[in-house]
Amino acid sequence: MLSSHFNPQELETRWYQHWMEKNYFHSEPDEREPFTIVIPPPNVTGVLHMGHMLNNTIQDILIRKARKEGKNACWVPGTDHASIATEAKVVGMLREKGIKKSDLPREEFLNYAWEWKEKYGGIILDQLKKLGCSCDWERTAFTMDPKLSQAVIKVFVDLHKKGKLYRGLRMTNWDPSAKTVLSNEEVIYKDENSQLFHIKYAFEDNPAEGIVIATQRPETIMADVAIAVHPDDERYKNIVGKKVLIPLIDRAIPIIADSYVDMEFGTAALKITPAHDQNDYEVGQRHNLEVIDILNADGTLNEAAQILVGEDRFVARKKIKKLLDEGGHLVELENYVTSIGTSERTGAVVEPRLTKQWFLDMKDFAATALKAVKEGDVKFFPENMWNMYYSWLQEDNIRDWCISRQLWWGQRIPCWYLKSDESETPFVAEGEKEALEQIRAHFNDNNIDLDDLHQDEDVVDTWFSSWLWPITVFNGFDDQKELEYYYPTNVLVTGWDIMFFWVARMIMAGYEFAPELLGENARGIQPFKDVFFTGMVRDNKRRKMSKSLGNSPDALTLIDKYGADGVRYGILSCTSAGADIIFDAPIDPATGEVLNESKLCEQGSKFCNKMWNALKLIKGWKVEDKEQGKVEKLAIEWFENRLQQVGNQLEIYFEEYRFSDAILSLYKLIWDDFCSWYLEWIKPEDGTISKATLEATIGLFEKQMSLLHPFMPFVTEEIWHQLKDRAKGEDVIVTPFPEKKAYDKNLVAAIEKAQTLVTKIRETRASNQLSSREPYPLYAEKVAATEKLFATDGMAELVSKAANLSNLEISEKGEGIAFLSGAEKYYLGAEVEVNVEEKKAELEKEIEYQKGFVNSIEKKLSNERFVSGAPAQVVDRERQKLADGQARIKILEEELGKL
RNA sequence: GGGCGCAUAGCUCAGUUGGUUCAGAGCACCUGCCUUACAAGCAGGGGGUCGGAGGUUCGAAUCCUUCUGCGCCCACCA
Repeated sequence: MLSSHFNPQELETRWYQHWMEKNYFHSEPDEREPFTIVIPPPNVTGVLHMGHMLNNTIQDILIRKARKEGKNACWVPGTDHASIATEAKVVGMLREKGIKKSDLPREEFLNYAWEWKEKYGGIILDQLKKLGCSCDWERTAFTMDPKLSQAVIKVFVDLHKKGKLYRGLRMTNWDPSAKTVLSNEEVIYKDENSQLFHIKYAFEDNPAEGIVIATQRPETIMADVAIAVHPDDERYKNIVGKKVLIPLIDRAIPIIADSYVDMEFGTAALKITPAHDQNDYEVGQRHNLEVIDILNADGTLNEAAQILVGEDRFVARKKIKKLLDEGGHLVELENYVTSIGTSERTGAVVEPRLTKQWFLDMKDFAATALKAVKEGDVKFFPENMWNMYYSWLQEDNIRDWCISRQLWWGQRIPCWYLKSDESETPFVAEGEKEALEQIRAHFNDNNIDLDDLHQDEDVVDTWFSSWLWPITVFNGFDDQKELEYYYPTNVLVTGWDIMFFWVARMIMAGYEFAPELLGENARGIQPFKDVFFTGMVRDNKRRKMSKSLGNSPDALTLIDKYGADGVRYGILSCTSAGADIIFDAPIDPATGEVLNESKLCEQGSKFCNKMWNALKLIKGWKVEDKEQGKVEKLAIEWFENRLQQVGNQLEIYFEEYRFSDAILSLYKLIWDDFCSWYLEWIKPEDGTISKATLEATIGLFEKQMSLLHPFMPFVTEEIWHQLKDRAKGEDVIVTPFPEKKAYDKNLVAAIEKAQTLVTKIRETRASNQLSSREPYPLYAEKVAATEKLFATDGMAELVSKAANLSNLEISEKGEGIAFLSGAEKYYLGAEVEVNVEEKKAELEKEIEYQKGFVNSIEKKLSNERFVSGAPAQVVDRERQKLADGQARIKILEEELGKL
């Protein structure tokens, strides 16, 4: 006995377990064609959010489809160690315990971090299981697994050997919260309301006079080493070379001339602070100026500042404002909107800082990555993502990748230095022993010991390990057997926001290492053939859904409420490639909190319920030894063809990654065509049905479940099994799709015509307040189109059943309520009181409209350039439309005449 | 400052080389139905001069120009 409502929770667990037991998700290389996807590894500390739901649902659809097509489908799951984010969390956790990171040795800190990872690391993967993701869990990888880390080290050494990695002192982006350097891509610029401080610096030799500069950062004046003006600036020409005193600390600095200064901006005089600004640093280099760094790693002022020592930079700004004002140095305050760099991970305002870091030379990499997409070896969906890609990678824009991070959680840089070597000559090697050899050889001293060396304290950027992901998950750097089979992967599904962080860099790594690893055995060297970029999931106010904004519904609560299939449906139906996704999750106006509700997911769960009820209907029928009726025969034939049509269309949607169109077409097929039309047609009065019809219906239902399975795996598997007894292993997850073949367009069109007629009859009933339960006769006017329609065996019965007719007759004339379906006239044989005036007005209005319609077509057809210029097909269509229109007018006028 | 994209029904969006059923879908709304699978449902309905203006064409939501309003990416101007 089936429950009255579809109940997803229990069966989702049951089916997932069943699939796992059958090992359907696991893949081993064999003779079949592989279909590979590597998951964009979520942060190990992360929890499932709407963005994950979206791209993992899509990946699951693709992988399930491939599996059903008989390919060797392999979806590799895993997580990313996310150094900054994870380290920040562990530091926070320790702080709560009263432990400072700086008090811990590296080893001990890492033990805590691993403990943390073991405890929370698997959460997001378990959540993916709830969503139904059919990942090969035996292959679950982690970017800090020993083999993956080993590969990072190898790659580091290799790139160093090739001369693509170098260490240097550069102006870098410093995150004072995480206390590490960041790559350019990790800096997010935001507009902020700020103030421009106009500050007067007095001349050393004439303290009464001075020069006014403009700055946003008054707290850095103690690090000033010069004032710069434009060499052509007449206002300042005669004071270049003079010295001025820095306010408050009275250190003398020169006025210099440099064409970098913009004569139009501010006061056209610029303070030069090489330690705390990229441009100032460059100016300083040109003029051989000193670098005075007044900031500590955590953003507080150091001794060099002389005043406000120990204060945070933003506190210092407030305080120095007061000091400058009191000292009479502050001339003006101007409101100003400025773009300010913040850390992608911690949100802290990034500080330009001069540090020694490791960089990867990007020139060749960028060119290769650009070419791969340009030449179509890697295809982007949607195509226009190329623009963004290009703008970042083009030669004069790309900058070297800063890959070192001042963190502990991650792969430690395989570089050793001789402790006594003040110039810090780096020795890059896979291990300390190899490094020792190099160092002994270099310094020509065999007495040097391991104790005399020290390893670089830093780790590499997380992305320097994840850029190898499509290779390392198959242990490609150790043993190429699996790589040969699975690489290149078929498609990457990810958000465009990590195009630079990850997508571009994976392409670079693929082209750099796959040829070396695979040689002639490579089926391709690109890491993936297609990239499907999903949009960002936003709320109904178009804000990006994020944990910090609190505007994202809780993924698991949604799954609890609507079922995994319902949520999958909901998220898919608002997905279009590349475009942002407005996921409507209403917000409680009273509390401002997001309600874990979604209309679209609700629609998805109702859809499940609908299918469930169709199942109940079919299962309630008893087979009786009786002949199959005409209606059933025709309905079955029609639905087979209609199903074929949708199946073919689905194939096109898949090729173009149009998931919302795909699921909507299945929704309509099942709800409208199958439930509303087909089942109503074959539904018996007495609950008994012929064997042939029941079997055909089950077969049709099966096929629909098969087509829908990749999108909504649980409900389809359940119904598939409820429909009939299955042999062991006969699960829809591994059942091939229905065969693709041509369908009968004429039959589909004919039924559509019949459906239009049925709707017209219902409409006529409704507008005349006639009960839908009362059978009435229908008279069809004898015209060619009508005769043709009803020549199909069973068509009259089909229409009669759907429209509840007592009789359907084609005759020269009929009586009752006249109406039009297409250009054909029908009469519904019912007596109604007719309001003549109303009816007249209605007809006149309709005639007028039809005449306008006919006029416009006549005009078109009398235009010779149209008749000669347009394709014959189009002209024929217009002629048909004209004839239909004229026929309609004739009928309407006859009706009018009768009144 | 450079570049990309979007604007179609109250809302979210389709509309694939200009031409059938080109002005559509879902939700929302209105009307009538507790018809034995489903009220988480059934049957029907109203609603848009396709952002504005010009142009190309026999024909424009679709191509071009321009304006307006949004969104995004990139870029070292205090």
